[in-house]
Amino acid sequence: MEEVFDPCTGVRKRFDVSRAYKAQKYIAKNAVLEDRFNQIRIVVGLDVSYPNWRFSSWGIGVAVALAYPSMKILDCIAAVARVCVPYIPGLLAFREMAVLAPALARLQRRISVDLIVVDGHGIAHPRKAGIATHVGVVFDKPSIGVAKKKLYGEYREERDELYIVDDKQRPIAGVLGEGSKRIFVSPGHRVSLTTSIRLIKSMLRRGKLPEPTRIADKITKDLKKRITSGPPGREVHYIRCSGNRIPDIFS
DNA sequence: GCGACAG
DNA sequence: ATCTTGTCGC
Repeated sequence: MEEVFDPCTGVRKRFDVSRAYKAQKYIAKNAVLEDRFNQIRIVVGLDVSYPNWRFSSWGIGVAVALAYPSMKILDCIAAVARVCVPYIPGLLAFREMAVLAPALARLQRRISVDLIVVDGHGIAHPRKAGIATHVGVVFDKPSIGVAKKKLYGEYREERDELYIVDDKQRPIAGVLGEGSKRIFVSPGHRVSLTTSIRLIKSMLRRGKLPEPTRIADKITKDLKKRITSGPPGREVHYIRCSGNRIPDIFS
């Protein structure tokens, strides 16, 4: 039991790790690792940032929709909400879903989402239930995880390509880029590993990250700079934006 | 016990 | 993830 203190409400909550594990077991059991999607026209990038994280407070979750394969920004929703779950390796989803779910749910009411690219791992996870798989199964949408660091598995070279394999030597992620530009691509839900790698490669433009994650990361950090007027309170606040520019807060 | 450990 | 200036390298 991880004790969590909410500095705003003063409430002591507890995060039950063993229950989270059970939830992940369910998530993994329901994950589909085959290509089950129609033509991809719209891809959504998901990311979260934490202003004033020292005081354990709130997070900004961004869901930005891009046209595929042009990668033009179509729409964007950001959610600002209190995040009370601590970061525990392997349980990232339980911390970030608090802001990602509201943002994604709201975006889905405005646009038809074909694929979700999440900042973190998919099945390249100790229980095969990383945040990308978590989001994919909960929303029952094709999803792929793109992470900057390895969480689980071992490196293995196959046919001149680098992969991450699980304890049974099964490939669970593709490794793209060299040195500090290395990224880990793993299937989340309704997409195979081979297709995940192919799709992410097709979304690389500038920098080491694919456009959905790069754009979502930029927006989330731009918003953070503009929100210095204190905590938002109890409920979730939404930030709506569209067009290929940085969103206006509360517009 | 020791090392590893997404964001 | 976040706090941060200048700076080494392609």
